[in-house]
Amino acid sequence: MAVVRPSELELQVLGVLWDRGPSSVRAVMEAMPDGKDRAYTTILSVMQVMEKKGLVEHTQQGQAHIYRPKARRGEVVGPMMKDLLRNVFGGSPAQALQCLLGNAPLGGDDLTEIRKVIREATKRTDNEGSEG
Amino acid sequence: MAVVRPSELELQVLGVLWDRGPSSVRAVMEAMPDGKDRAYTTILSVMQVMEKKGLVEHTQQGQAHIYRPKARRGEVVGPMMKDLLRNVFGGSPAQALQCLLGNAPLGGDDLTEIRKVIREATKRTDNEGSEG
DNA sequence: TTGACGTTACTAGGGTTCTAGTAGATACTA
DNA sequence: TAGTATCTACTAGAACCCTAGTAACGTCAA
Repeated sequence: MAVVRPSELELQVLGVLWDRGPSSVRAVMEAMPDGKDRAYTTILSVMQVMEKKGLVEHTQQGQAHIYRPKARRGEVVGPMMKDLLRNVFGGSPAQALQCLLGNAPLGGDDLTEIRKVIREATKRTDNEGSEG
Repeated sequence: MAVVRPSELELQVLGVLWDRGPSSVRAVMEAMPDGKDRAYTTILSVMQVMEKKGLVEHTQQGQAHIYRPKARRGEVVGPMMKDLLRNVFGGSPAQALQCLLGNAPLGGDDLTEIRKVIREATKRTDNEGSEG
């Protein structure tokens, strides 16, 4: 079963939940990464719709509802990345990376991290080459 | 002046125009990367809306209109990448890269290309570090 | 001249997204 | 008990997205 594609705003909500773990509506509202001012009920509505779509679920805690994501980051963002790659970069990961790095303020730690990711991807590719 | 954010479908159209250069409506329709079947007038409508938004422009050629993008790939996709990074990956480029590579079928050439991009990003970061 | 074909212009409708108000429930306080 | 504050449920509306039909125009062939 394919995971539902979230809208922009829904993605932001998921981003908050992935980063901070299970949260109340108010906590999500205050942590929205775009910093835009919205009514409490706006975020509430969005999250209720998300629950109907199966993107999040909630448990009661006192008065408030505590929401948690129902899918992992990769499950949701993976297909989006795939589409982006195909639709915008003609399927070239290098071109996508260039765009990504060109728009990210990179610290020294980031590059160390990135090199590690590349090394692991290299290993993976080598294995596929000999196994499959 | 910020470039208009295109919708999913508009982004696909732009992708075709960036890859193939100026194209007729029919050519775009046949090259849509998602391969979905749509009426000719559907693509036509989308492209007419895009022109109103300033995403593309056209010139006459015989009967047909030839459309070309009004913004470069980077100008449009850059801000999108920035948002994605901030909204979904908590601002971590390494995490984004991991997701990107995990969802791209990588050939040997790709990795060579990618390493080159990384080397250049490294240089850039080093310079920023010493220059301010 | 008529008909077929390909093109654009105009119009429309269903669905989704984002927004937020109002009402009602619950809990705490004076 | 009355008032305040916080929460959810429900409702609604404007804007946008995607879809495509219909009409009108130009071209070419019979």
